[in-house]
Parts: sequence; structure tokens; C-alpha cells
Amino acid sequence: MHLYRTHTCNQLRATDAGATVKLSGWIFRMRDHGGILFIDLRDHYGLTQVVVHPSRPFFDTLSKARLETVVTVVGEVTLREPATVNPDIATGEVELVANECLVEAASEQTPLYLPGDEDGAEDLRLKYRFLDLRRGRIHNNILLRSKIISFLRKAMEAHGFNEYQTPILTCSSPEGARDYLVPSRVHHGKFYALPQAPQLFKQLLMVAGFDRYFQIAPCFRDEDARADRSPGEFYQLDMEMSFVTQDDVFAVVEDVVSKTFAAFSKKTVDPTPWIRIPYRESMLKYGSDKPDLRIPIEMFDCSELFKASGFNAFAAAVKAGAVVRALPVKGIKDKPRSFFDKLVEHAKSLGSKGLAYLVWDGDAVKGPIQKFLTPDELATLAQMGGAQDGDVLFFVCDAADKAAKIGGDLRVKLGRDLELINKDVFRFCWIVDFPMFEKDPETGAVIFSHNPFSMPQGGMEALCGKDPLDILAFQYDVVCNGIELSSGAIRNHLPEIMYKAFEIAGYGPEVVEEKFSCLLNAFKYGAPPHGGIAPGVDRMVMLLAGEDNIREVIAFPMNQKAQDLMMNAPSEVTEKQLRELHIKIRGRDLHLATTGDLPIAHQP
RNA sequence: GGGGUGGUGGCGCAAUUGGUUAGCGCACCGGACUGUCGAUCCGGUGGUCGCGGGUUCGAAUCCCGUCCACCCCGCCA
Repeated sequence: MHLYRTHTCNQLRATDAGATVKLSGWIFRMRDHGGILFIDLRDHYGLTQVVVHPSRPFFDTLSKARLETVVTVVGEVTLREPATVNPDIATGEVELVANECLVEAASEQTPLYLPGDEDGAEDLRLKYRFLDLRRGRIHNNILLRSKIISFLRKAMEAHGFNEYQTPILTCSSPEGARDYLVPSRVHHGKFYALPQAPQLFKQLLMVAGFDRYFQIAPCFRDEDARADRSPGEFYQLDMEMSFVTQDDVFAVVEDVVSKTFAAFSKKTVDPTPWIRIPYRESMLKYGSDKPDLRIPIEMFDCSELFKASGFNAFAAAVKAGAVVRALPVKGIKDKPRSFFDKLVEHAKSLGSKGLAYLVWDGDAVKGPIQKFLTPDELATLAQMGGAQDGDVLFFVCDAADKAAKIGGDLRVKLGRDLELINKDVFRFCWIVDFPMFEKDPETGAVIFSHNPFSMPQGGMEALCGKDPLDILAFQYDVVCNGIELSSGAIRNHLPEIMYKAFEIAGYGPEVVEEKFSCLLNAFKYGAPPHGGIAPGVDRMVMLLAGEDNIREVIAFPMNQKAQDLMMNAPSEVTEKQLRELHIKIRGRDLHLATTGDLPIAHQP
């Protein structure tokens, strides 16, 4: 018989009755009846009830053992009486009557109570992550993550992609987020950087002729956390393809992602092809470039109507360049006054000067601004917003970008507060036609709005002939239920277009050559037209696990301040290590005084 | 860097809004119990109410400061 087990804790069935078997696992729960002891033995696979009779020599030891003690039990698989079958567990028809028992490893009282459904404080869960991970929900999340990643790899390979690895120690990039830096011992004063994404490497793999690349790629960005953004590192299903159009990239992603979502969730997944929403339309209708399509509210512009109206507050603002955006909401005329007042307050907290609204009540239209509008204007608004008896139109008036943002926030808040969000669906869309350039709101200069390496739609002709602010890029996002899953682009693979694009953004050729010499150099030797995308693995798992926080699908996440409370990272290092790396910590004494840590050797 | 919410035995929470000895559930310890499966029953240990000041006859509660955690904004090509 094996030293530890002949079966797992999820294996025994009625057909095994009579067999002598060995199980190993943790004591999950115990029910001590004095004359008989029941133990729920747990391992990765499941639970099995172990029965211990008082005649056994190990009865006292086990009845005093703490929960989470690891034991090995030999016994006979026994059918349970019909009345005592437990239908809630897979092994519930049988139980293991213990004949021998060995305590493999005792447990102290755990700082987290594992059988309960209470979470415990976040920092405690992170400090004792190895215990937290024993709990069913999160244990299954991590297992789900493993299965999803395996599924993604197979799906990508089925599309003819091969997985290639790229460096973790690379160089700092001038674009994008803050880098994590790694000092060089050999090269005084120089640093490696951890890659924010394998962007350059995957493009170079295309130049190298590999045609179809993918990688479950670790990405490192020194940015602050959010509920859907773990600090430090995250994973992308990174991919790049040669000789493709935007539609080719979409076809691969739609197939791989929708199959993955269908395979790992019972929720309804949008059929492919997913709808494509131009960026500007998305900002107008949803006030966001990551719209939650589950919310049945679509904004519309009514600036012109208000400009010509007798509502002077709006009319004057529109004449001064503002816009008016309306949010139509169905059937809420009977909401109490406090509902509307709170929403107005919420709008103000977002920076809006106020929030106007009209209520369609029977044949009448009511609301604070009704008296400023003519019956014709009200009728036009009703038609524009499809307003009928019971419906309400909210109006935000502000500069276009601010109005979009405030309206978008209100749209999501209304969707949540009014419970308009269908929890049983995954709604996907593509956001396409991102602008190539935008105006810096402070300086007024033309700058890249997203990725400077995207191919401008219309190519060189567009760059030379069009107003830069009207040029669109072959750049796209995948959005699912209001969460940005992925961002990608058809790349600019032509040096002359790259020079021209950077020129428009105010950079001379010497800047391009200095900052992006590697890519530029590679493109001088015949680069294939190529493009790609990189869906976020953590976010996909989060959606599929039904979790609202990304830490719940990461085995060992850091906290909001990018600390690993279990490993105590980041940590101080010795003076010797710093000297080897030619590094001197600035303001160290001040730092030590505030943290209360003991000072280590000072520099001479 | 800014805003919000919170911090009370090991864990999750309460304390009637300033008033008796700070309670409850789980865990833990002791006892009872041969069919439970979140076992049950009886008894018990455990708290500087995050920390430091202040107001008051009296502070978990009010004020000021500070630390920590989470959520959001900024940031994330």
C-alpha cells in the first residue's frame, strides 16, 4: 500500500464499499459525539467523512487534534445508512471507518477560520495566503485559472500560433507606464527594466518571420491598483500575426475568447462577430471607451435643441462651446424625490454644475426645467429619447469630454442602482477607430492619443493630407461587461510613416532614431505588415470566476500598495548589495525615522 | 498626490448616538453525548475599543492629529 494514499478524498463511491483504502488530507471539520467521532477529511480533490470509533487507540489523539492537522487514515470503505447519506458531497454515499491513523503534521490554531464563509480581513488573508488558498472558493478560482490558461494555449495552437518566450530583463521604454527597474551590477549606473508587455519583442518576432506568435506573457507596470488591476504584475494572452488586416485579428480573438467564455461559464455569451463601436460613438452613447452593454441606456446629444431654447443656463453654455447629453431611463417616474435629489448630488460630486431632468407623466411633462421649454421642444426631446409615460430624461451640460465622463458615470450608477444589469450575460464589443492624435488639454499641442506605433488609417496619405485630429488609427479594444479586456493594433511597419507620425506629434527624426532605434532599425530590413492584441488573462479569469476583485484569481497577489504581505516584499537590502549595484539610497535617515526601522550600516 | 468607507478578544460583527462590569456568533479550552455532516447541550479563557493628544463628572461613541486596510480619482502608450 502506498505510503500516503490509495485514493483521493473525492474518489470513493458506493461501489468501493468493503475495500480497505488509505487517505491523506487535512482535518477540515470535526464532529465529536464522545462515543463516535466524525472527521471531514479534505484534500485538493474533495471531502470524505472519516468515522472514528472510541475503541481505536488513536481516538483520543484525533478528538483533541486541531483543525487543519494533516493525517493519514487507513480504513474500510463502508456504505452509509440511507438516512445518513450526505448528498452535498461526491463521496456522501460512503464513509471511511478508520482502523489506523497517523498524524503527519499538526496545525496550530489558524488565523483564518477555513470552513466558514467569512472572508477575514484582506491583509490577514494576504499574509496567510497559503491558508486562504485552502478555502474552496479561491482554491477553485486558481484551479479555474490553470484550466483557462491551458484552454487558451490549445485554442491558440489550433489557430496556428506557436508560443515563444521573450526576455524578462530588458530596457526601460520611453512610452507608457512607470517601469520596474533592476540595477546592473556590471554596468555602473545602468538599469534593466521589466517589460510592461513584450510589445517590441513580439513585433521583432514578426520581422524575424515567425508569422504567428503568442505567449501567456507576464507584464510589469509600476502603477497604482484598482479592483480590476493588480499592482506589479499581470498576465496577457499576448499575440501577434503577420500579413493580416484588423478583421483577421478580430476573427482569431472572437473565436478564442468566445469559446473560452462558453467553455467556462454558463452565462450567455454574445454570438460572433461582436458589434464594433467607433470610439467617438462610444463616447457619445456610453460616455466611456469601455461601455457596459448590459445597461439599457444610450445617451444622445441634444445640444442644438437647447442652444435655441429658452433655458438660458444651457443655451449660453452651448453657445460657449459646451454640449448637452441626455440619458433616457425607462419607467422611473414614480421614484421618490429623494432619488432624483441624490442623483443630482452625485452628478455634482463628479464635477457637474447640476443635473437637469424631465419626467413624462401621463400627458404631462414635469421636472425642474420643464417651464423653460416649449411643447414643441418637449415633443422633440421625447421623440429623440423615445420617452413615453413613466420615462425620464436626464441632461448633463458641460464641455464634451467632461459631459461624456459625467454621463457615463451616471449611466453606470443608474444601471446598478435600478438593477438594470443582467447578471447572466457576457456582452462583448470592439471599440474601433481610436483617434491617432489628440490635443494636449494643457498645452494645446498635438500628441499621440494612444499607441504611437499603430498604423494610421489611410497611411502616409492621411498623415500628409488630413487634419491630424481627424486621423484614425487601426487600434482597437475588446470590452466585456464594462471591463477593458484587451487592447491591440495593426502596427506601423514602415519607417517613413513612423517618422511622419512622430513629426506631427512634435518629434524630429533624431528623437525617433534615438528612442526607438531597435524597432526602426529592424523595419529597415523588410518588415511584414503585422498586428496583434493582448487580452488580459487575469481579467478573463475574474469575469469567468464571477469575482469582483482581481486578487481573488491570483494565487499570491500584492496589496493595494504593491506589497507582498506574506513574503514581506519589497524589503530593504544590505549595504553590501547596494554597493555592488552602485546604489545609494537618498533620504535614508528620514525614511528610517518615519518607518521606525533600525538603520543598517551607513555609507562612509 | 486627492476623495470616500472602515479599524472593537484569533475571526466576523454589535453597543439604543456621551452614561452600569463593552455584548453576540464562530474559533479556542474543559465537561456531557454512538450517527453527525455549519452536530448538539453545559461551563470557561480571552479586549489598553488602531495609536497619540484634547473636551467632559463620565468617551468605543465628540474634537484634533496620526497610522493601517479597502474602494474610487489621478496614473495605467
